Amino acid sequence: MARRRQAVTIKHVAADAEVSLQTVSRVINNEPNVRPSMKERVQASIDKLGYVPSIAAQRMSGSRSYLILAINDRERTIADWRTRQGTDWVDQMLLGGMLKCAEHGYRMIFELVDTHNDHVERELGATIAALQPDGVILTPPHSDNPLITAFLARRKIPFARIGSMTPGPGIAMTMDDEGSARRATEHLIALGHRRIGFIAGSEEYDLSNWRIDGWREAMDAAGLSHDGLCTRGDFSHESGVIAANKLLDLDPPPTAIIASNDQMTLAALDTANQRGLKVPGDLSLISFDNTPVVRFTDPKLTAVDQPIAATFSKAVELLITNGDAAVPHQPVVTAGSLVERGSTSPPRGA
Amino acid sequence: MARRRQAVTIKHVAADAEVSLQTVSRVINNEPNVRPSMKERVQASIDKLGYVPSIAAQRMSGSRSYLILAINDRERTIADWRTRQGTDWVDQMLLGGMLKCAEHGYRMIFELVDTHNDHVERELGATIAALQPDGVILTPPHSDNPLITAFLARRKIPFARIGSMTPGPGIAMTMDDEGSARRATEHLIALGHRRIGFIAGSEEYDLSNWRIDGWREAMDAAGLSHDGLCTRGDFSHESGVIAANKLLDLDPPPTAIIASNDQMTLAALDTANQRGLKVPGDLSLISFDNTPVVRFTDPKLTAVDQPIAATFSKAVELLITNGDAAVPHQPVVTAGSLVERGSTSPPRGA
DNA sequence: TTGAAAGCGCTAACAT
DNA sequence: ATGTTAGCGCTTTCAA
Repeated sequence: MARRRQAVTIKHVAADAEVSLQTVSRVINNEPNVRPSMKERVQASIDKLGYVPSIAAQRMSGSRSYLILAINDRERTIADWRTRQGTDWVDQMLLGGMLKCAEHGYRMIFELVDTHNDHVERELGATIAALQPDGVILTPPHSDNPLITAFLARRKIPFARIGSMTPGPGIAMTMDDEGSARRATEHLIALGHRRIGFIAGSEEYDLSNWRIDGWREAMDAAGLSHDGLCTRGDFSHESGVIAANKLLDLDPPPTAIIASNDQMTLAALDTANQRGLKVPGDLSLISFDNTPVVRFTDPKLTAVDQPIAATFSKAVELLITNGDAAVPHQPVVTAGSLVERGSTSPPRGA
Repeated sequence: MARRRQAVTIKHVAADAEVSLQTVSRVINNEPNVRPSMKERVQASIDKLGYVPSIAAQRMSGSRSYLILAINDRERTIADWRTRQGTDWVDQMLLGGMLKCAEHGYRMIFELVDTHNDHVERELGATIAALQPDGVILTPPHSDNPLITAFLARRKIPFARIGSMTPGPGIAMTMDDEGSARRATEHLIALGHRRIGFIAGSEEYDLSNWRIDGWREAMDAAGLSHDGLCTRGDFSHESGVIAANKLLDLDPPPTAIIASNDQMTLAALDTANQRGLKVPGDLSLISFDNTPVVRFTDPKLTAVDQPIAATFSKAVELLITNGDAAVPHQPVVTAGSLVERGSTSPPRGA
């Protein structure tokens, strides 16, 4: 491996502009105490030579690394990739996060970390030590892992916790799961549904319970019973089939079901079809996530769209600009929206 | 922004183990000339202190950066993300690339570059200067952009060109587009089809033409005419509709169509449905890419699976290990496979 | 407003 | 087999 050096360094620029290294550094970093004429001269040399500072060198001398690290759950992410279920969480994360980073001259780098590991701290510590990011974005289920949050707090690394409302260090951010579930439920109630089932997600994720809360609130507000109408899955298709069967075995069965992600909703759709139930005629369905596949089913699914890109964009923004300012103490919420498609209609006879 | 330093450095380890920096460095890098007992002692201190070398510092002192840079087309990638068509190219790339990188203690960084920009060189140069990657992976349409390949060659940065067969610097890698198209065509011929239409992709991608070649070879080998049976789209749904209509207006129309990606195949499916044609009864369809959505259509699409993850995995492997060894001069090919689903059957009356 | 000097954490090159 | 020295490219002191 050939020893590789920077093609054009700050020294070349300094020599070309006939100034000191320090002056060039000041121009690069937009620091005060540089006369406009000087600044112009240096900038001209920079442009002429096509100089770009080395992140490594910048980092070495104690400044920022211009790196934002996004952490996802290893097991889950790899499983999603392997099975190709069409989950585009990572893509939406990149869309929001990378582009916002780029706007600020930052880079987003993305790592998989195993939460169910006793060595999370060590694993994360290694990544942090190697990369020295200026900020970290945690996603569920890491967002509420005390091992991780405490570690980052101790190291004084700014971080955002996506899908977390817990007070504590770091910026808590949510997509208003409770509100989305409430609005989805209200939508069904407005269509005339009285018995609305809910398939919750895995307890490992706090947002699973927030969604139940939203559904329950809407049911309560409308004076509807929710006895036995909530059942729990684990976000897998398989668990969705079990949950849907359980709900449809009820007497009377629900006329509508909200499921906490697309896989489980697709499972409910399959189950309904197998039982000879027409969607939406006999059963209305609302999904969570709005991944691409929900537009390719028959009927297309009405779904809660999660503002993943917007949330990551906001997270990056806060991490980068909040160096000085105070961290918001209330959770930062970016609300989702309900996308109406073909899987919802008034119930039979309404 | 607080001045952040490495928590535990090579110095701490050296002090703890009571050896010189250099010895620690040797242990880290698995270099020779360290007695096993010494190595053990140092390793114990490393583990005890939880030391992890800083990439920035390693890079600074002239060694590797342990970074592999993957480049995708900015416009296309962002459009895919925004429209949420279900393309999981990026995910599969990450699956293959990141995991293989991790195996070797490397990291994959992923950037968007605008090919249609006169300043590609500058844009890429900036990224390279900032990151100093040990290797670069190019994807279409960058893989054959002479501005880019020449730049990397000049800078002596090892790189792989995915979807390229052109001789020249860098490692050419393909997914055997020609063979896949040939096999897909042969499959249809074996089913009894004689008139098989082909919807090609944009000319900007060399692989579009390789796929045409494969189709044509199979048609020729079976003694079938391909006059007028090949039309070109640009990978968009819209262009697929136009192309499908053009083919189905033929007299006699084809009994089967192969389209060069999933979007165009879905367009062909829509078009067939609109014309009252049953798939696969009246028209068989084979798709390229095998993204998640093809399993959610009715019928599910028979598709050519592109070994994206495997190809990136291989690319990373070659880039990391080929520091010394010679770069393969033949294109490295990883063949795709045909996944049979419900959109293919013998033609009516066969 | 500008410049000079010191050092960040690590490795290559050169001792020993 | 181990240690010492001199940077890598940049920013942070501190001085002028």
